[in-house]
Amino acid sequence: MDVRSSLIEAIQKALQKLTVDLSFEEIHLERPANPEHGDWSTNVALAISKKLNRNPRDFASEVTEVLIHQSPDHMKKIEIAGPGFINFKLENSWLHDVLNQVVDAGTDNWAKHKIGNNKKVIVEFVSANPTGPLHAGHGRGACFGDSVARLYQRCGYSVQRDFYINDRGTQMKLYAESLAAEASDEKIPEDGYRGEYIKEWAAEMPPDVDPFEWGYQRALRSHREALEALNIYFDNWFSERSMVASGAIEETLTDLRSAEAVFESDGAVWLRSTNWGDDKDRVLVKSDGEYTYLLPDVTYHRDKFKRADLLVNVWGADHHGYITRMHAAMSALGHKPEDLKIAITQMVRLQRDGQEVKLSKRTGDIVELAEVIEEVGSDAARFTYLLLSVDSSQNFDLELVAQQVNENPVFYVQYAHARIHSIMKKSQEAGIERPSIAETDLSVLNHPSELAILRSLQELPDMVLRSTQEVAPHRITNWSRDFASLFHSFYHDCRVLGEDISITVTEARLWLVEAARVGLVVSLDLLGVSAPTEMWRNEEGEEFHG
RNA sequence: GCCCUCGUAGCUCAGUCGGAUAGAGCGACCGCCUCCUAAGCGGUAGGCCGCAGGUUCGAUUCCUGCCGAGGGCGCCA
Repeated sequence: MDVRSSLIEAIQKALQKLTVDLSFEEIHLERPANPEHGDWSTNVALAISKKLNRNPRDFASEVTEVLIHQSPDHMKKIEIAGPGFINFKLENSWLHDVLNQVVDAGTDNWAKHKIGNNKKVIVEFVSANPTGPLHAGHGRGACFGDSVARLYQRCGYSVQRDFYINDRGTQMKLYAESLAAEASDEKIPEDGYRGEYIKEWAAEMPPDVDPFEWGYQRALRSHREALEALNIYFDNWFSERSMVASGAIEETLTDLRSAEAVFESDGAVWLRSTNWGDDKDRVLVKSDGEYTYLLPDVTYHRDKFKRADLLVNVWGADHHGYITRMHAAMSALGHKPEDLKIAITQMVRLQRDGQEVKLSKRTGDIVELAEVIEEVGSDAARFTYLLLSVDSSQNFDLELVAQQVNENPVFYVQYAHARIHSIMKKSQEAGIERPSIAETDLSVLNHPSELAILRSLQELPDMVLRSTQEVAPHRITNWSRDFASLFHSFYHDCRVLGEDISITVTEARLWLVEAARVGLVVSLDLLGVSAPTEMWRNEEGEEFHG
């Protein structure tokens, strides 16, 4: 059993002994920021004394009294502090247990959870219209969505990645007309597409093809290539048209009708979304008989609920207004709104050397995602996109992110991993045979830098769980950066190999290094960033080979 | 006007499911390579956590109002 659970159990027992009714109380155990407050701390006395109408410090001392007699594992000291916190100071052996657990679990199982219980989740992201290339903003949603999918996988869910394609409707028609016009040197329609890519693609288009179909495939290929450059692969490319052909859209309408969630007015069919908190009702079928964007999308979500228990959508900030109506439609169809989680990603502003970049150097048009990846590389692009909370708008500086310098945290983290491999390689070259961890004396690991690494590794499972629940992979990015920092300090403070290092210490530190490797590999994998085993800087300090 | 997100160090941003002395990177300044990769490490300086109220033992965190920035408010997608 891990320390956290055994401490919680001990506290529960103590409270029971004091005949406190625990049924409503969750034991809150935390790792205090200040080391003087011990390794673990609880505020139960503060929380409960209020209900019991007692003095918190008096109550805390009663609880402490009982706890001391139970003497939980690794316990060194129990103290009351501040207004009534109970602080636990543990022997370092608790962290040596963590080391054992990390090594035992390895990269496949550390920070893995079973809470998903193989429940099916569909993460839908990007879903850009097939009317032109992906741009830098799509990159954020792409990296975010893929990382969220990885997080759900690590929490024991069965995950599918969906890309919804709006392959019919007004925009597609306009796009096809624009391509055709450009190809035959005619005037592009008023609301048509005009980017530089239209010229390029029109030039590629063979003369005797249907511009609609050809343009559709061309755009899809472009999307797929850009995403593959980021190492992102979808399980389903879900076509809007297929739902017309299958009759699914009409079925959805029928279901909504029988749920009495629609009405007709002015020759159009409306969703009564105001029943579910929307500020106005929404049109599903226009008076000209054409579907709005909403109805096929509702149908698509209906389909997803047939395939999965939980849906996660990643939408751009320009779609936030659709959350309420989509939840309304799902409620009307009998689904629980909380089973459709919608994450909104705020804007990305591209910059170069602090100046906003509106247009591509190459095409003079909007900067394509493919260009961003080409300029900065997949690892740096992913790490950078995942560095911030998606609730914040992002300034993405191409100049900075492309630089292989210390401003760039992705290399800082990867370098920690490269250093680990360097140590392992050196130890092999020195002919050191690491004994099994059971035969290794871990009690020599008492340097603050060594213990800090173990504390951080202990936190990773919680971090993974929280990142998943909050749909917030940037927490993992930040953890990996902090963890790399701890490793670099350790690297500086504690030599693993050397004539003046005893073999006992070397062996124990080699296992510590192995555990650190597990932490880095797990976190980088959740971000979709590679973990190079070597990184060398060239003479100019601008290139790296890994 | 209504809705969403943001406002924290000079800059870019974490932290916020109420907790003890608010953090990191960059930039500035001062140090550290006879040593497993200096893409590294250590230190100093830098804060009315937008403003004003409220809730309570305790608020950067929750609530209300205001100010500022961005985005959205179509029988477009």
